[in-house]
Amino acid sequence: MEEEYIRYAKVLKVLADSKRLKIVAMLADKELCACDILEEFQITQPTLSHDMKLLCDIGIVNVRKEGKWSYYSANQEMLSSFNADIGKILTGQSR
Amino acid sequence: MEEEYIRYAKVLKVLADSKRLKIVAMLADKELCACDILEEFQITQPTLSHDMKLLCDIGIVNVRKEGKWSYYSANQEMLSSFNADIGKILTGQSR
DNA sequence: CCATCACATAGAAAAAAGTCAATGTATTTT
DNA sequence: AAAATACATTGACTTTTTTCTATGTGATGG
Repeated sequence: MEEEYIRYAKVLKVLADSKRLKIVAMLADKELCACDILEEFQITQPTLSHDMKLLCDIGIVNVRKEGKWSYYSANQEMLSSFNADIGKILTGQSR
Repeated sequence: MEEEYIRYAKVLKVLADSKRLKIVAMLADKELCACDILEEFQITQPTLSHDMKLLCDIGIVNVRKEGKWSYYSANQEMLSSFNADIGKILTGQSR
């Protein structure tokens, strides 16, 4: 389907950034608040906030607000299903 | 490794476009010349040429020149190894 | 040869993405 | 209650990406 490629491309576009990719890896095994993530990068807080929004918007990262903190975690189901889908395209099993 | 994320992000950036993604899928099972690919899209020839260069530069597509034609094919090994690598990151098996 | 075909390259314009300083909003701490 | 903390939002600026027109190059066909 044509629409599929557009949908996948949108997710890939968000993942196509070294720090966002690293963030996904960081969240793979544990939940982290924004301030923890921020420490790992040489970026300002608004930049991270923007990046986290992108990751959440495409559904591969979840947020949980607690007090003044935002805890982020990986959406495992989304990530593995996306991984499977993209794998089919790349290895020629999409048909 | 930090460099890994940069490398993967570069590949993802090239794949993060619906038409390039579709092109990879089209090349998965057969070799095609540029003119064949062009017919499938509403883009000009220079645009396709540019896209094919991006795909070749990151090594996931190969070119074979024959007379005035350029035949493109998927670099299966590259694609599957990249797919494996990115899969580890997305599903939290990168460590 | 001369025209045509397949493709690449150059340069320009427009759109999108990345990043920051400034500021706003809750919440928590003191 | 005042100050501080954690994060989001806004608006501006810069950089990157996308796509085009125009043109170049080499191979092919009449």
